[in-house]
Amino acid sequence: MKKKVQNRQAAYEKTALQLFHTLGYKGTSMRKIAENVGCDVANLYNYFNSKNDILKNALFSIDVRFQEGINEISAAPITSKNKLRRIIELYTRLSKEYPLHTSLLNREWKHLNEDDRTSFEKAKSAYEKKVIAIIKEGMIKKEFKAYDVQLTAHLIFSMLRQLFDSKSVIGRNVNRDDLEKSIASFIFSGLASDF
Amino acid sequence: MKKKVQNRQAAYEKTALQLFHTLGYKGTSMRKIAENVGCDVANLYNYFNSKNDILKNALFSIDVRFQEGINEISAAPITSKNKLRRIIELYTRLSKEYPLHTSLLNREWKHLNEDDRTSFEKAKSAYEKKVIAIIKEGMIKKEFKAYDVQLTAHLIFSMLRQLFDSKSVIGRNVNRDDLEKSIASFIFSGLASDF
DNA sequence: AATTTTAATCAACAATCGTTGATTAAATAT
DNA sequence: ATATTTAATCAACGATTGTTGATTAAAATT
Repeated sequence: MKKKVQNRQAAYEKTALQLFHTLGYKGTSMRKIAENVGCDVANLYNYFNSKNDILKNALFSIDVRFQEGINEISAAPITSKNKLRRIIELYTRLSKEYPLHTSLLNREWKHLNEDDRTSFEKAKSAYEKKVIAIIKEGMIKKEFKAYDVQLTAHLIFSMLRQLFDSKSVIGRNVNRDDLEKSIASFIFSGLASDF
Repeated sequence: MKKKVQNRQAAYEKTALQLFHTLGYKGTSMRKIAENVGCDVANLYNYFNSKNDILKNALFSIDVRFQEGINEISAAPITSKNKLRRIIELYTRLSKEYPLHTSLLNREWKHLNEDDRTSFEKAKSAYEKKVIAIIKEGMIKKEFKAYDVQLTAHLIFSMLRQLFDSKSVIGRNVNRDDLEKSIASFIFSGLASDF
């Protein structure tokens, strides 16, 4: 019965991530996780090596998906505008499918132990450079307006990184395609009415 | 020598808030604060009632400024677009002047003790309703495009609430007026080039 | 049915947490 | 100079933290 065991491990992890999301990593104790899954604390250590490992696994597994996404987008022979469209699609999709994982990417990675944090920061930095390169590329090609690149990237990151806790994104009956188009329209055309 | 004492208290608070910003509230111990200011742990309790109080004071003092700001803006006899402009100005100004305080508004308020958290949530909710009302008003008056209100508010909040940790905002020689105009232009007109 | 592997429980460890009371040093006021 | 308030130190408290080892129960494999 390998299946059930994996299910249980997955269920325990999900409970942990939900608590991380609600209380923060530092605000979540192993005892509180155990309490929520209905078992003894020590039993958790049959499933996870450490509290740090729970965070680490969740962080790196979602990070890999973002990396794969951005690498594919960067290499695609499409306009900068379409690249940004696909970045929006990437965030919307992953935020909807893995909200609890995505949530950790914003702040909780700081609580990784030193080695893990160092390698995470490296990947994070490389990832951000690729997104910024696309924005810069779009400005050079005059597809985008000539804003300050750092500011523009910061504003876009700010929006995309918070999608995971928007009911408009997480909600069950939200049409992802409509949602992506709305966000893209907002980012490309802005809020002001045309007349 | 009341002055020096206040200075010292202010310095201790600043150190605490810097640690809150870097390590998070839960990741910051009173002993770490003491270590960073160069005194014994117990001495901190001559200046602050509790760790929770440091967080509480910082949160409510910045929150009041946002409340006063939004109340004034809401009541002003100006267009919705100009109201939103002034909201942008509010965030830019307070994020630049009080980045460490503003930082706490996003996530750390969750660690307030129950009573303080309840009253904070109440104020937060009332505040958000006022911003949303302005966005809705702008849509009704056709000053803004007819996006989903909740989504629009979420995107705008996401951007404005992260301004505090942008070097484009915090940096010493950043012209705040130019910055506000860039952000307003981005929000109103979007990123896409016009031709 | 016997054996091995997996899952769960119990008790306890060393470390760290926020906080307090007693006490001494320094600064201020009388 | 003396008295009083403020600032800082020391030691310690009870609680909570992540984690471990020993042990028992359950499940899977042989």
